[in-house]
Amino acid sequence: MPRYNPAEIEPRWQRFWEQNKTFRTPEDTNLEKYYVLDMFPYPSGEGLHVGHPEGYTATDILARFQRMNGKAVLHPMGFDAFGLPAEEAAIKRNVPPREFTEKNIANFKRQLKMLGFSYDWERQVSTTDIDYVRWTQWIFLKLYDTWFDETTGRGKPIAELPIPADIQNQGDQAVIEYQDRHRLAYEGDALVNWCPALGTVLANEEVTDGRSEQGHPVQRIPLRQWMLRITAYADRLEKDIETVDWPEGIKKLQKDWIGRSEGAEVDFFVGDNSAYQTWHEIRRTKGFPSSPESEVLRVYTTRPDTLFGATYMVIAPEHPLVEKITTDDQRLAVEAYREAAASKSDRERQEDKKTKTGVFTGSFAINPITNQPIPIWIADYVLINYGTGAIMAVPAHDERDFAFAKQFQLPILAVVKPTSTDDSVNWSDVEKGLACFSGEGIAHASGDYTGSTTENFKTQIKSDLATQGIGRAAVNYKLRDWLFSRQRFWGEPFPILHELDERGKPTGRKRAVPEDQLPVDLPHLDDFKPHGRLEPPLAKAPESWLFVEIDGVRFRRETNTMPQWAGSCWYYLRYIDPKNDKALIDPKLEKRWMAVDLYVGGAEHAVLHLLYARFWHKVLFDRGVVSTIEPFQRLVNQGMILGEMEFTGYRGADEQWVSSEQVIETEDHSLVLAKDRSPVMPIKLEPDQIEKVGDRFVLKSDPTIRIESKAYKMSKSRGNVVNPDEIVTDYGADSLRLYEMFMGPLEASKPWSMSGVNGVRGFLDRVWRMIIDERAEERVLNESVVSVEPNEDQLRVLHKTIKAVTQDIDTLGFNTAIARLMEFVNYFTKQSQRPKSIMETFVLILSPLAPHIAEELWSALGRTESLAYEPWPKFDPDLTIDQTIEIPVSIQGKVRSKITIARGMSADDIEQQALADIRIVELLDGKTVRKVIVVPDRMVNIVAT
RNA sequence: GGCGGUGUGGCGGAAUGGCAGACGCGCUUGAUUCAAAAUCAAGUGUCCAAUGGACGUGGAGGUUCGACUCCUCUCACCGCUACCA
Repeated sequence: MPRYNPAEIEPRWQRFWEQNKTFRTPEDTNLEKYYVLDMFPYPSGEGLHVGHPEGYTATDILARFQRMNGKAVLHPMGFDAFGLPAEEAAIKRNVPPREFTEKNIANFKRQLKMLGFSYDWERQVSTTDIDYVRWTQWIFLKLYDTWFDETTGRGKPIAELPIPADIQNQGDQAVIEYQDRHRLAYEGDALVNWCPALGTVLANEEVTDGRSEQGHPVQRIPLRQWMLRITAYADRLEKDIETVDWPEGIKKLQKDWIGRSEGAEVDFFVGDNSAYQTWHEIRRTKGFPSSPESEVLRVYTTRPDTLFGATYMVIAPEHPLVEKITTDDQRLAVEAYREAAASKSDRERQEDKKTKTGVFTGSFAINPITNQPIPIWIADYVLINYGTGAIMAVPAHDERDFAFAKQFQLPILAVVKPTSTDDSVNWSDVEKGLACFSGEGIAHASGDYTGSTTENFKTQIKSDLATQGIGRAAVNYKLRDWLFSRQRFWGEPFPILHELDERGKPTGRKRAVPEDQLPVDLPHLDDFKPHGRLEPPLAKAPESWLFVEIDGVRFRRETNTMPQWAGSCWYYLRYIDPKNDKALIDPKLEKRWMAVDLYVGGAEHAVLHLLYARFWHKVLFDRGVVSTIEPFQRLVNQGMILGEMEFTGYRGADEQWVSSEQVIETEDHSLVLAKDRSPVMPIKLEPDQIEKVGDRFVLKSDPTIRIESKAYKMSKSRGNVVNPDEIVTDYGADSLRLYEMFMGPLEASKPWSMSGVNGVRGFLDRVWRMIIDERAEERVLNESVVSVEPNEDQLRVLHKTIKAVTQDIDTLGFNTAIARLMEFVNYFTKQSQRPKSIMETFVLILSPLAPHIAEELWSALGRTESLAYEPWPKFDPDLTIDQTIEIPVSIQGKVRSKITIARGMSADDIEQQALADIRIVELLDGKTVRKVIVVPDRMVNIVAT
């Protein structure tokens, strides 16, 4: 075996690791633990993408590095296998989703093994495994059995929910309904995002711009749905994020998504003045009720200090009071508006934010602080599911209200004056109603409050409103409860039964499937396709599945299924105790391994998966299943890998080249010339047709024609997808691993380059030839590799390399670690004597990055065991520091000469030596030295005039 | 519109406020070869009157003895998000 041949070496070592169970998780509890986790993949039919191995290689390097540092490493892998895309693909191919999914998992697993990742495969979990589904359903039942106690901020068993006396008096049914209203998993009528094309409802988080992730339009319809009360945990989700080591950007995204705001709720009476007076009097004595009377509109505002400027009100078209307050002469217009709003998709509603629409209801409410009647409008710019679904409009100080007031000629009253230092807006324009000022400032025309700062005003009025019983301080969140049911087949069935009466009609009562009857498996269905109606496919299940009898009572199973997120919310726990059939996880093992020390995955999961998982984890914490408040201690997002850089030129209809800055993209994604909108054709160009002039690329044959150069996202349609199988076949797994790490910083997005892969393969070839005799028939050492004592230079190179590589791996700086290994090889291939001991140490520090070639060389150097548990080499600090060093001498900050000094030389000595340097003496001739700055061991700077 | 990120040679990228461009790709020249590939050696930011010098980290200012690095403003690209009162 003369030449480096990864095709032979790599499968052989993969087999060795598997047969010797090299990467089985150690049970020795004396070792320090290290839990390093990848975001598990969704096993698509396409197979692994080159983006996947980026994060996986990073975590694998850490896992191997920590094993060599003597830690007990838990490094598992699994599959997020439920979900819409698999089901869609299965329908298209007409195979059952489970069969399709299992085939994909097998393929993914083959590809992952081919890359030599050191996963403990005995711990593999798939969210679709029936053993796994059992515990996902078990957690759902925990959510169902939990209510959130606001006073302690904790989730508690529903049996501990205090039942108010008035409910108790209404009987059992009332108590059941009361409990159901407080569960973390509850059924509610929600305006849902119904996607006709997919035949399912989607979560708010799965809808962007009124479209599904696949781009299908989404409508809003009311439907009875399972919801999870994540909003109860909003406060803790927001606060506890400060305790974890995550990128600041991701923390901010989560905080913004939770969207906590502080403000006040204020009640506006709808009716005539005398009724208002009476109401006001009652409120003064009785205080602010938990829900308003039927003739009262409750609003939420973050700017109670602008109450004097509230000149009208707006309620959402779906607001329950619309019917009641609409006057007869406005009824037709209001009804028409409501219908139009309901049939509009979210996308249409948002299409033109600047143009506001709305209709007057005919009614007036009384501003409780000015006692003036103000008109009530309905408009779709007020959302029913935020705050109270109603606002007080302050057009002088809110951009949206301002636009609306302008549109419908409503009065604008300025009540906040910018401070004298604030020149963001012209006050006289604001006063005249010509401009809107949304900042903070000084109260104006606000009764006794005039002159207060916004901050003081807010505090004062909150307490004044509370005293009068017409308002109170309130906190709101943008976060909504999590819509948790899907009208699809390929997901976990809900372990919930709906009670039926003798005629087979639902009674409205439900019960949980008893724990010992879990899991509820999916039934076999010949036809699992969605049919476009709201009824889920599981409704077509055989009666034997659909109907259950317990203690003589008949039940119908819940036929919705859980969303894909369910399984990924807790998989990191199951890896710790994957075979446990008595419990979700053994508490002793949970304490041993949690939290995850390093979690690596794509930033696209910044809010959804990571927020949902944290929510479940907190519920499990409250219910005593886990001991940690946060699951993922440290999070790192790997960047996106883009396709190879592409050069694109454009040709017009007349076949003439067009410069790229004249080309624009239209709304329907076609390319046209900016000046006359005539179509142009993109032409892919080769690098040799292009040159760079200044900061732009132009056509070599015509430098006036500018060319676009860009790396695009990999996509099937663009045809720039790189397949890991091909890279492994052509270059080897170690080359792929090394290249992905060498491309640049882990967290940056960067373009693929095939010649770059070839480059790192060249490095591995050089590593091989440094140690192995390439011309021999058998695998023998290169004749330069000899058992001699290394000389000092060689030792210095070695120890500097160990130091740099150790630190770089520790800080995930893999690209620079590889650069240091390359420098080592460049040095030692020039050495005619390569001490064997040094070669051995080198192989060890190479091994986390390129494990197959490292094992092979380790064995060639005469070792019989795997190097996976060899101690990580230590460096001698003395050998990493040179005793004589060359430092620059600059004049006026510009380097003019270099001097060689002994390390640690005093500043005075260095200064003398610098000023004595021939070149410096020459340059200083005729000048006066004003100042000399000496940084010992680094540099000298002379200031002279 | 809002938030976040990134701008350094032909390309990917390196640089605790202290020699800008480590390392790799590409390219040039040479050795080897019948030839090519591979390998090895030397070189490779731009410009100029070349053993030297000027300029140079998107742009404009600033702080500093000294700025890719810190501050202010600005431009471009990428990603996420979008009427949240």
